[in-house]
Parts: sequence; C-alpha cells; structure tokens
Amino acid sequence: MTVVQQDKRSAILETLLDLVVERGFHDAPMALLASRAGVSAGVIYHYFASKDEVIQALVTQLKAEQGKALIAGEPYLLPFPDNIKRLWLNGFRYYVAHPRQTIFLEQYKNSPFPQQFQDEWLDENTLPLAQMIQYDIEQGVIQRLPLEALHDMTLGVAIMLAKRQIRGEIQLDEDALERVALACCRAIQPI
Amino acid sequence: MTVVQQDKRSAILETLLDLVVERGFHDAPMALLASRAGVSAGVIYHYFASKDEVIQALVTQLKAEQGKALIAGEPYLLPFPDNIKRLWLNGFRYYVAHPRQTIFLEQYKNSPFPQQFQDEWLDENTLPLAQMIQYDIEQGVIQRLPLEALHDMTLGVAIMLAKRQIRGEIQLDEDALERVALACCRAIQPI
Amino acid sequence: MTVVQQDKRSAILETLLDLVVERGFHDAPMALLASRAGVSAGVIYHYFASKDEVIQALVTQLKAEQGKALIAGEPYLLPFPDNIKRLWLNGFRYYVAHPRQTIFLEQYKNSPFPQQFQDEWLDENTLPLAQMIQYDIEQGVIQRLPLEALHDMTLGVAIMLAKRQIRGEIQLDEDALERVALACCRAIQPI
Amino acid sequence: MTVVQQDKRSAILETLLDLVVERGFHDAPMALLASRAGVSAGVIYHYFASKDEVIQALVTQLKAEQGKALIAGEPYLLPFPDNIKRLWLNGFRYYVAHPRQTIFLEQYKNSPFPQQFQDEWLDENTLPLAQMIQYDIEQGVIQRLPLEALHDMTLGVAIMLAKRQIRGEIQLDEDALERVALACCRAIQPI
DNA sequence: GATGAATGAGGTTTCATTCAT
DNA sequence: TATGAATGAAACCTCATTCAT
Repeated sequence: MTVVQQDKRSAILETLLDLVVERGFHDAPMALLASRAGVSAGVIYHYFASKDEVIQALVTQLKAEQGKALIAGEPYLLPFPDNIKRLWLNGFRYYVAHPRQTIFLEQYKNSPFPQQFQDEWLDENTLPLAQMIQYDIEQGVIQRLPLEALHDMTLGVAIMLAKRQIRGEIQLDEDALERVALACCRAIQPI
Repeated sequence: MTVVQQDKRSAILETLLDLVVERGFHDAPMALLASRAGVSAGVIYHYFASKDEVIQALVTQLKAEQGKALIAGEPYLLPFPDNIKRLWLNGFRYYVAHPRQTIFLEQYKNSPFPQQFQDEWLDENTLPLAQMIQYDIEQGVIQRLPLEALHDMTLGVAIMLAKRQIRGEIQLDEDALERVALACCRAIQPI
Repeated sequence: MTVVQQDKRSAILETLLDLVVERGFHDAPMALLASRAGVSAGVIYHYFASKDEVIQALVTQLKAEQGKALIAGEPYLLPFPDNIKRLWLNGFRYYVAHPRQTIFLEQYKNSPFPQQFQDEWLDENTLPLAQMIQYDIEQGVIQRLPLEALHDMTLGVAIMLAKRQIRGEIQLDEDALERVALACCRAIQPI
Repeated sequence: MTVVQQDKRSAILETLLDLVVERGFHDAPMALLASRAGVSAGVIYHYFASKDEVIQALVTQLKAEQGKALIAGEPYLLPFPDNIKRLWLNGFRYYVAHPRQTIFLEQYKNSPFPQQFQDEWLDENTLPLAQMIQYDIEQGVIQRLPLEALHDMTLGVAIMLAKRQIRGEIQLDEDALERVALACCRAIQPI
C-alpha cells in the first residue's frame, strides 16, 4: 500500500538524517541505515537508485521544509526592517527547533558533493524574498550588495548562532535574540 | 634525515588537504593519500598513528596558521572600530588567499568529528583578541553579547563571504569589502 | 486465459533468449527478464519453478525447432551426397536466419550446465538422420567414423560458418556456400 | 619478491581456469576464487583491476599458449597437405592435452564478452600460418575461400572433436585421427 | 626508516525467490 | 492468476592497517 510504502521511504530518510548527524557522511553505512530504519538492506534500492540518491532526496526535502519555514508570517509583506527581522527570527527559531535538519544541511553544504547548480534564491519559497530584497535595495533602505552577501550578513548569522546554541556553546535569551536580529538589519542598511 | 622526514610528513598533510577538499572526508582513502603524496602506504604510519591522527595534525596546523593570519598588523592594539575592521579584512583576505585551508576547516567543523573541547578563544593567537573584545565591551563600544556571537557577526560573515568568493558565486571589489567590513563593525555596536 | 498464459510464458522465453544473447548467462537477472518481458517478477514463478527451469525450457524448445529445420525437404530420402548437402544447407540457412537461437544454444552448449545426458541423435527429428548415415556407412559411401565426428565434419562446420556470418566476419555467397557444402560431403567420403 | 608475486598472480589465474571450467562464468565468485587460490579476497585487486580484467588476462595467456602450440614443428615450412595435416594434429593434440584451456576458451568465445576486435590471424604466432594459406591459395592447391572458413573446415573440426573426446563422447584412435586430418585437408582442396 | 603486498572485515549493491495483497 | 515490495544472502570491491623484507 502507498501508506506503507511512504512509511518505509520516510523511515529511510529519517534514519539517514539521524545517522549523518551522529556519525557524518563518512561513517553512515547502508547496512546500519537499513537496520536502524527497520528495513532490509535490499529495499532501500527499491526506493532509491544508490546511496547518493538517498542523500539527494533528503537534501531536497530538507531544503523545501526550511524554505517554507522562512516565509512563515509572510515577511515579504512587511516594510523594512520588520521583514528582515521576521525572516531572521523565523530562521533562527526554525534552525534551533530542527537541530538535526540544520546540522545535516550545513554538513552537506560544506562537503564537496556534486553541487547541482541550484540558485538558492530561485525556488518557489525564496523567490518572493529575493524580490522583496531587490525592492528594498531600489528604495535605498538596503545597501546595494549581492543577494548572497546580504543573505550571509543576516540569515547566515542566524544559522551560525543557531548551530552554537544547538551545540550548547551559547544560550541567547529573547532580549539578546532581538538585539542580534536588529543588529543584522542595521548591518545591511546604507550608512 | 630530518629534512626528508619533514618533507614526507608535510607532503602527507599537504596531500590530505587536497584530497579532502576535492573529495571530502568520506572519500579520501589512505592508499590514494600515499600515492598522491609520493610515499608508500606504510610510511604514513611512521609519522602518524592512524588516519584520524593525520586529520587531527592537519587541523591543528591549519588552525594555527589561520590564527596567526588574523593578528597580522596587531589589530588588538587599535581602537574600535579599526581593530575589528582590520581583523575582518585580515580574515577575509586570508580565507580567499588560502581556499583549500578554508574549505577544509569548514568541512571539518561541520562534520561530527570527536570535537575535543577546544575553546577557540583560548589559544595563544586569539587570546589577545578575546581580551581586546572584552575590553571594548566594558568600554561600551561593543554590545554585551557572548564572544561567540560577536565572532559570528563579524569574522563569521567574513568566512561565509570568502567561501562564496572561492566558489565564484560573488566577487566583492575593494569598495564593497570596505562597506561590508564596516557594516559588521556597526552591527556589534550598541544602538 | 490459456492464450494469455501462453503469451506470458512465450514472452518470458523470448525475452530470456534476447537477454542471454545480449548479456550472457552471467548477466541476465530475473528482474530484468521480467521487466523486459512486460510481466511482474513474481509471475515467472507461476510458469517456471526456478531460473534454471526457464533456461531448460528455452533450450528444449530451441533444440526442437532446430531439429525440425534440419529435416526440411526430407534429406533422409535422398541418396548421398545430396542428403548431406541438403542437410548442410538446411542447417546453415536456419542458423543464419535464426541468429539469436544459434548464439544462445552455442553459448549453452559451451557452458558447464548440468548436461542431462541426451544423445543428440536419438530424438524424433534426428533419429531418421542417424539411420540414414548408418546406412550410408554400411554402403561404403561414408567413412566409418563415430556419428559425432561425422556431424562435426559437416553440420559442425555449418554452425561455425553461420556464427561467423552472424557476427559479420565473413559473407558467403551462393557459390561459396555450395562449394563448402560439397567440400564437407567430400570430407566424409572414403578415400 | 617477484617470484612470490608471480606465484600469487599465477595461482589466481590458474584457479580461475578451474573455476570457470567447473562452474561457468556465471558461477565463479571472487570469494571462491580467492579461497581456492589460497589468497585473500583483497590481493586479487592488487594484481587485477576487476574481475573482468582477471578474465581478460587469462584469455590473453591461454590464446598465446594455444598459438604457440599450433606452430610446433613449423608447419608453415611444409608443402600442402602436410602443412595443414601437421597443424591439424598439433591442434587436436594440444586441445586434448589441455582440456581446461580448451573448454575455457570455447566458453569464452561463445559468451557475449566485449570482444575486443582481435583478428585471430594477425598475431605473431598465426601470421606465418595466414601467409602459408594465402600462398597455397595462389598456388591453386587450396580453394579460394575466406581464411576464416578454411580455419573452421580444418582446425575448427579439430576443436570440436577434441571437445567431444574431452567429454568422453568419442575416442579417436591414431588411425581415425589420421583419416580425419586428411579428410579435412581434402575438404579444402579445389575439386 | 621505507616499501608495498597482504589481510579480512566491511563497504555498496545485486539478485533469486517469496508472499501479502 | 498477478503484482511488486520485501528479504537477506551473497556478489564485487575497498580500505585502514600490518608486517616481512
């Protein structure tokens, strides 16, 4: 049945997420993936053509989930700096609330996997964000810098801080969070 | 001879750097390391006890080199915001000029290797920087936030942008660089 | 329905023929057999008990077809050397016109499959041929040699040449064919 | 040491020969090859890049040995039909004396392995034979037929009979052998 | 110190066969 | 009958590490 099928497929992806977060891409064998997912070694190859494709499927799924989380509350409808602030807080909270997803994607992005060219600003979730930023640049409320640079100065910082909080290195309270989010907004404003 | 020894040891580390950058930790076998380093497979085990130790040795070396690069021009002797700006530009330039080292360390930091607790602010290179920041916080010219947060809001952004530039995703000219460096200084200032 | 049954059974055998000719016994998996035959993997086991039995069924069928082709035109009614010549030309033409069947059976005969002892001269098609040869030996028009040797000196040559022609290594015209067929007749005559 | 190395390499090839003759290409796993050769599974891959390359190496070696056996006694120096007769008897005796090699090569030639185009008449052993045949054709003592056809009408018959004798299906005595060899010579003569 | 053949456990993937539906 | 997901043993191959030389 389709439900059962989806169950197995999902169990495999879910377990890969755990495994890679715990042990890294270099130490996540298929046999362990199978046994921890409660499936036989063979079925994995009914759902995916190879180990790489399991990884790709998980990456795709996680990126979509992240993208959706970022646009919760429709930040692209707010004026600067509220739009960026909401985006930033959306991001930070999602990252901290989904530590495995965050750790996995960061590990993936920093590993030399054949990076299919996929502009992070051109999928259905982030396109309105890109347009929002572009508009604010034209309006003169955001510095004229590459989208990627603006991303790193805002959401990039949110990811880094979230990773630290996940690892327990820091613990930002609501007040500190607000201040950092605002600081990132200020950073990208023209002088 | 000692020189030859150092040559082989260095060749191994240098080659591991290449290999991990090209293929990732998950695809850097010892046999390939040996052949590309121009040494026999066995001799690696005269210099290092295991594969993990080769990796650790390289990590240690690269961190020390990065640490030294950051304090070039003794930024800890300058007043805010010049100290942070110099630090930022030191960092960005070092990262871009040493792409393999940057990529390697980022890959390492994002992989779940047994992270021996090693406070990044307590080694001989970064200690003066920590003291400098602490002093500026007391003086009220930098926001009271965890050192790690302040790091990510400044140098963290430099690393992210450097990685993008290494990958060819962006190309920041001198003017843009200055603006971003300043923006990061502004970000950590109190409101 | 019986027709459908026969259709599926035939499709399986037909596809196995293709598969083995293209890829060999060592590379003809059941899953591929099923998908190329347009049937499910499971249904093969309704028609055949195992992979070996599919192979055996195909072998049996192909041998019967070949046997029938050899006695077309009732060569056992003709006097030597016309009987042998017709046999030879029947064979050559059948082999060339049925390349997959020829290649398959040759591959099978040269592989160490459990060769159920099955005298090739004792089935319903070839028995009259064996009697014909035996008679010609008694009459002194064919050398007294084992039936198998006489077979190889005549039909055996036809198979070899047909395989070459199938592979495109040679191209025998009608004249050459006649000459070779005759040569094979002469070969088995007493001196 | 080189001797030991050669020992292992040879043991692997020798064992593959046994294995394929006994069980066929479709049932000759590397693990069995290793254990029967008295080596570990891993070493095979120090000497050969893959299973296919082990097979290729064996094929190459066996073809060379066969080629040398055929020209023993320098048949290409004798006048027709003694040259062909010696070739034929050389062949038959070699095949019967080296049953595994014969069975292996026949199985190989009848399997759809990527047949590197390798004209069997153009290597160092068989080139003088090709020239010899060509000369006899010009002299009018051998029919004008493709070399491949002449080969099958003579040596081809020798192989087939040898295979039968190996399997115990026939047992040709010296007298019968002489007669068959001569018959093959007669077969390729012009009428 | 240096070599590289050797090991053998373990990696990814395949495959004949079964069985719930 | 028919399906195709599921199994798990076994296939091919890799790899960190050892050790005789």
